[in-house]
Amino acid sequence: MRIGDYNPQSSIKRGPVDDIDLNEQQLVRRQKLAELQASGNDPYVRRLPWERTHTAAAAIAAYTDGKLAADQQVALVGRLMTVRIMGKASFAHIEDGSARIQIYVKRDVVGEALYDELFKKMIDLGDFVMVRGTMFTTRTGEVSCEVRELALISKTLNPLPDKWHGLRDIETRYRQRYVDLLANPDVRQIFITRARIVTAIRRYLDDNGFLEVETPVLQPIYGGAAARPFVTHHNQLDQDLFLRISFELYLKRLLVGGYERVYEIGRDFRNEGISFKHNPEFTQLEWYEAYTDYNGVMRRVEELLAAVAQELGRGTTITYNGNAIDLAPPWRRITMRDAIREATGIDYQAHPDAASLAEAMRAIGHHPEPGSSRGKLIDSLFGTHVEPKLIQPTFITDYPVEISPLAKKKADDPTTVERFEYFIGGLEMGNAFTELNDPIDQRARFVELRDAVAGADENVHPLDEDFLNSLSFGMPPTGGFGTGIDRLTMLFADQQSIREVILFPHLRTA
RNA sequence: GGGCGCGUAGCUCAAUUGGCAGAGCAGCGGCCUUUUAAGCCGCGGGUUUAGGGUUCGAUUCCCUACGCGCUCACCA
Repeated sequence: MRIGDYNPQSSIKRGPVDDIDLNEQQLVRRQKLAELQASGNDPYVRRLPWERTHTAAAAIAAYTDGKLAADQQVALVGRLMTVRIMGKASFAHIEDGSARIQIYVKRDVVGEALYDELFKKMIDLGDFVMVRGTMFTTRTGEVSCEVRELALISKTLNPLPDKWHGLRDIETRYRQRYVDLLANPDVRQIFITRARIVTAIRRYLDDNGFLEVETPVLQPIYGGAAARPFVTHHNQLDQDLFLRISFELYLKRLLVGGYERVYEIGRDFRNEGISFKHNPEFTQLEWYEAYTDYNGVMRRVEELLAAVAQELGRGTTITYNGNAIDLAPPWRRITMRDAIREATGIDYQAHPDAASLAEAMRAIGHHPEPGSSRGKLIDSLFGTHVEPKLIQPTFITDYPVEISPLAKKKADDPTTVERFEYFIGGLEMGNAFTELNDPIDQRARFVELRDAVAGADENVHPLDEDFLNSLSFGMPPTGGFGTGIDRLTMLFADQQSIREVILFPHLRTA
C-alpha cells in the first residue's frame, strides 16, 4: 500500500492493533514505517550510514572557530525537533546530546528522491536522522548545516509533546520521564547537575583520604535511623531481610576494622510517607572519620559544599526558592536550646519532664501530641518554630539524648549529645554526631529505645548484637556524617520537590 | 491514612447560569528555495479519567472508584 492510498480519516475508528489502541497520528507513523520497510529501507538501522564526525555543539564550534575547510563536510546525528518546509527547501532543527543545530535541506542539492520521498513524506518530528553536509551561516546569523545527504536512522511512532510548551502534565512527566527528558531540556540539565554534585563529592572525599565502600542493602537487622523498613525474603535461606534505612551501623564496623576514613553513597529505603522532600528510596552519603568530632565534621561540611559549588561553576552565593543563600564559611552555629529559646522564649532545660514542657508549649499556642516524650516535644517545637526560618546555612547543635541514640553525650550534660543537623533554604540537609563508641552506653541506649518503642505498641525490634560486639573490640573516637544527595540536588538545581531531582520517583501504579 | 483541589483531542489550554465541546501546536491534502513558535488555503481528530445518579438536557450538579497535586499526620 502506498502512503498516498492511505486515508487516515477512513480507518481510525479506534480498534486494537497489536493490542494497542492507536490514535490517528500513531497510525500515520506506522503506515510510513510499513512503507519504508516494504521498499527495502530499514527504519531502525544497525549501523550509521556514515561515520559521525561531530556532535552538534562541536560542529558549531569548529565552524565558528574557522577550523573547517571551505567545503569540508560534517556528519551529524540527532532527533528531528522542528521543521519549516518552504516548498523546495526546508529548515529544521536536530538535537543530539550536546545541542540543537539547524539543518537546511534543499531539493536541488539532495535530489528529488531524498527530498520529496524521504524527507517530506516519511520523516516525522521525533525521528532520528543523520545528515552529511557543509556548515554555513544563514541570513539571520544562525550557524547551520546545509545538507547534501540525509538518512533516517530510527523511526519514532508516537507524536512528541508540544514543541513550544513541552510536556507540562506532572503525572505524565514522572510516569514517562523519557518523554519529559526529550521534550524538556531544563529537566535534562537537572540530572546533569545531580551527577556533577556526586562527582564533586567523590572527588572531595577521595582527595581527603576517604575510602569508598559498599555495605549490605539487604540486612537481617535494620538500624541507624528511626524509620520503618521495607521487608523482603530470601527464599533459599527462608529468612526475612530488610532493605537498609541507613548505612551507619555497617560503616562503623569498618572503623573498628581499622579504616580511618570511609564513605558510602547509595540508596536508603524508608517505608514512610511521601512528600515534597521524601521519596521511599533516596540517595544518601554517609562518611565516618576517625580522630575527629562533630566540630571537625562541621568544617568538612562547609568545605564540601564549597567544593560542590565550585564543580558546578557557581560562586558561594546561590538562589533557592527565591532566596539568595551564601554558602561561604563559616556558617552560623547555634545550639538547639538557644535556637528554640530565640524563636519561642521557651528554655526546654527549664522543663526537665515532658508534662512541664508540654504545658509551656500550650502556653504559646502549640498543641503537642498527647503522650509525646520530651525529646519528641523538643523536636516538634523545633520543626514548627525554627526549621522553616533556617534559610542561610546553619548548624543546629547539641540535641536531646532521647532522640539521638548513636551520638556521644556532652561531657558536662548527660541529657544532651554532640550532634548537629545542618539546614539550608529551610530544608534539613544532613545529620552528624561525635559518634558514640562506648559499647556499654550504646547498649543502654538501644535498650532504652527498644523499651520506649515497645511501650508505643510497635513491633519489638531486636538489638543489633553484632554491632555492639564490634564496638566491644574498640572503635576510635570518630565523627560521622550523613546527608541526602537528593536534597543537595534540590538546593543546587533550585527545585522545590524531591520528585524533580529523582529520575523515576515513586508513584502509585496507575 | 485525614482535609482541600484537579483530571477536556497526541501536546498546551478554553468552554458564561446546566443548553450544538473549541483554539493553538502537532497530523493529513495543497501553495511556498534563508526559515526559526515560518506563512497562507483546506480537512480530519473527543467514551470530557471510569462507573452510577439528578435533569428535557451534564465537561458543568450529586455519589462512588482510580490517578495526580497541595496540606496535615507519620518519618528519633
